[in-house]
Amino acid sequence: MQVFYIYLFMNRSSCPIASTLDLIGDRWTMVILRDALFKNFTTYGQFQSAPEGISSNILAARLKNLVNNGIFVKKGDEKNKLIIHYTLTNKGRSLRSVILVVGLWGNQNIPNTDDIVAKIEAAKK
Amino acid sequence: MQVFYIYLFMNRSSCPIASTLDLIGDRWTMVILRDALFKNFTTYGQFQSAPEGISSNILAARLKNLVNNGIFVKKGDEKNKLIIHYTLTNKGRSLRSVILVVGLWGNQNIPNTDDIVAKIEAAKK
DNA sequence: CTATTTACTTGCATTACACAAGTAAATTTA
DNA sequence: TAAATTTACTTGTGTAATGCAAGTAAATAG
Repeated sequence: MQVFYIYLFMNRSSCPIASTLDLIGDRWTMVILRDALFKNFTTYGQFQSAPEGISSNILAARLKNLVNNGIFVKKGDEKNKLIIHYTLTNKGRSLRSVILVVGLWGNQNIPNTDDIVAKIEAAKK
Repeated sequence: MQVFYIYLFMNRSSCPIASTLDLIGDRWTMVILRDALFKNFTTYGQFQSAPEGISSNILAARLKNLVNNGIFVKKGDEKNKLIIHYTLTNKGRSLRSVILVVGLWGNQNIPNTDDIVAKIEAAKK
């Protein structure tokens, strides 16, 4: 007997806000996206090095999810076969505006947070 | 012996994105904020009537959290003492831009979601 | 004065997450 | 070329968050 698996993404409702949160609204996904979008991180090791300290099983699960939902694509490194690059798709890159306003709100409303605009500029170099 | 309780909000890091998500980045908070911001909901019963179906204990916990963090203020109804209004503070209203981009992203990237701009216009009337 | 409404709380099952350790394959080092 | 290290994970176990159903207390409506 052959068994097939279907990846099923179920939204809570037809609301675009709730549906987006079903995709990225957990404790870690947007932190991973921050690193991909603003720090140009691509590897498992890089994502794990974030100061927030995501645990390895959760990171693996989130990356799998983001690949399944077309935010990342998995690519092997050209030189080193051990290294896998999680690179953003166009859909993934379109999340930049979302993560950015979240950061700007934090800057203006949560004391002692790092200046996000300065950090982005620094990361470009 | 007298016991004091201190409400302690601990950020994962000094990152404004991660810190904002510590505050509103769970499964339900932004859904509640959507209803407060775009549907002008204020009462427990209204929030519970959302199509996503938040359970009552979670709703109570989230509302308490949002009050503790200065997003809502609790006010008794003038006429009916049973009714409590959770009204947005200035800080709470400033989250409008955040929830809005989340919704716009959903509109553009998740199929079969309701048009958020149309919904907002409809709610104004 | 009984029924209903409103804003919750309580108890228990399930799911998600945290923490520590382990694994396999590729690569670097001695 | 054998041993150590790197990289991307997985596995196991405990704890915390969430989901679901039911219950409660005070105020109001009929």
